[in-house]
Amino acid sequence: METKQFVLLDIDYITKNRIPVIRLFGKLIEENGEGSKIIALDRRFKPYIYIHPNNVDDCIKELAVLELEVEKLRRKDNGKLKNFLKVTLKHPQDIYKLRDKILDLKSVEEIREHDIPFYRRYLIDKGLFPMNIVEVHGKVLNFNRSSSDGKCIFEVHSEPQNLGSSLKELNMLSFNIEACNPDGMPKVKEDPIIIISFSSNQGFQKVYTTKTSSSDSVETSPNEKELIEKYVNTIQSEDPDIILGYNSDRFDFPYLKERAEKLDVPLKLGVDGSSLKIVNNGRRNASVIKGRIHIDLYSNMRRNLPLEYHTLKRVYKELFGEDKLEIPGHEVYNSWNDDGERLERLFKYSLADVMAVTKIGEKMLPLSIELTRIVGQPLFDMARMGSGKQVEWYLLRKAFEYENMAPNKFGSYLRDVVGGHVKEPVKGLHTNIYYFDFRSLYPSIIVSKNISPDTLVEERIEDCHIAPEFGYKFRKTPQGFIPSVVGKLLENRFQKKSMMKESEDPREFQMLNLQQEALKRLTSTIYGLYNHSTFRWYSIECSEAITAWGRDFLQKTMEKSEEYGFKPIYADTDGFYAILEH
DNA sequence: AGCCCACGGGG
DNA sequence: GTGTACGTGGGCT
Repeated sequence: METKQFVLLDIDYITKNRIPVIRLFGKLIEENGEGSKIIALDRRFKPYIYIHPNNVDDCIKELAVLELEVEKLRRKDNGKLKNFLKVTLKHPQDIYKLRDKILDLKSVEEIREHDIPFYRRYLIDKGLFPMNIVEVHGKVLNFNRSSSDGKCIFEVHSEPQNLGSSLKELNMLSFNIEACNPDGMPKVKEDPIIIISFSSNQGFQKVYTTKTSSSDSVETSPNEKELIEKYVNTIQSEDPDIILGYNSDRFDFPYLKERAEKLDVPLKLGVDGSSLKIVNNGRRNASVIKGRIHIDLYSNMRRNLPLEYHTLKRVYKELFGEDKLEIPGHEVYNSWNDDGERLERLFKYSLADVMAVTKIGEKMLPLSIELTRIVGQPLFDMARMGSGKQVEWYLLRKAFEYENMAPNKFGSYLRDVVGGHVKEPVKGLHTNIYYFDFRSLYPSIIVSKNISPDTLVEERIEDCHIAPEFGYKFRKTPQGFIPSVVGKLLENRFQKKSMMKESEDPREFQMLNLQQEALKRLTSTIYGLYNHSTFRWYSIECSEAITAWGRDFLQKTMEKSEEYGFKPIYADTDGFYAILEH
């Protein structure tokens, strides 16, 4: 048995001899092979679903006919302990074949947790967190240390362990392609790729093109085919952990892929030697490179920078306060056909773009990485999820930890909730205005009023919180699932903040600040989700109760503020504005 | 007012 | 891939 420690970058599964094999993609951190990649294979994890039977024994008999492995267990479901059957399958795909068959059985009430992708289930059940250090024991199948892309293929023989955060810097490589057309956006069927530029956080910078240049950082390939081969070689030799682009899910990678196909260049970019894959990720495309984390910063910017628009230029200006060298799209074609000063400027522009991407990545990714370490889903996925989904995956992990059965997904119709309290603004130009923000108080309301789908009761019981206006009743004890998670998040954040006050090491301070920021995001997202029908713990009652208590507090706080000399001039759901009278 | 659809961003 | 999902603003009815 050998032991390997690595930063867990990504995870997926493949099928070998009809058996699912989990693949953990990592970057080794121990002395031998430090920095090189590892693919750890785990063949021992099996897919499963839960069945909620109306009669356990009948159900076991009925399932025996299907020759499935069945285990009895008890889980909390909506506040009550119930009997469940855990059915283990041979392959994740069996779910499709069996879901309906199982549902048809007379003894089966419903199927639970049947839509959790296999690799996510693995991360949750094994307590593993991507972007953390993971330790595995087992056997090296193949380790080519001498080759430049030396990577280790490893067979996992015992439970992998999560060892916590790594301070190791990851190798991030940004790229950017240029193509042009006299009449607007380049057309992939007609217009070749003319420039590909790279920039990494390790100081690597390069512009590859099919023309010649006087600049040192520009390298010429004789034709587009060899330019693309250069691209592939660069990715393999730089061996990045993270690949960054700007709108690369929608532009650079699809374009590159189609051009490469046309010219018959295999885009072998993956750590396992696999080609670039473009997959459907929800509504949009996502470009997948196995073993590396491709992040399209454009989506990150749209989500995290509240700007009127999100061009690279605008985002760069916002984050760094300076203008990036810019060539308007319609001038690219003429610049490319210039051969002199303007062509050199085009190379500079391409490099400026890709360097901007690296800088934005260095600034914005640490928070996403911190969220990944808390939520425990792959960074690739996290970068493509909204904050609501991130919270949901966090809750699914917590549900597993607390032995709570996760609710099934709800239908997808939306209902309107009564809005917040609005006080018409006092007309006039006000100065010396104070804003009282309540958003951060909603999580406290969830905890203090124990607002959760599993604490909501029909009849009035002795020990309950009653929501203003609606009269919804929530048990005071035991603590509900959502309040317990929110409570721990708040507590955890409070801890980080007090540690920040003690901290004297600026690096540690920075880490703590990121962690508390990530925790804040998760907590402040939760209350709004009660109102989303796509949320597994969706509850109109919880949603209305929170805002009702919020209005109540808002009203009372406004009254209270007047005792201190404030005069509220405008209020909405989340807070109010007041002027301080002297 | 409410519904449907297209857009964002990349060159 | 144990799929399936974003927010918004404009035009139209």
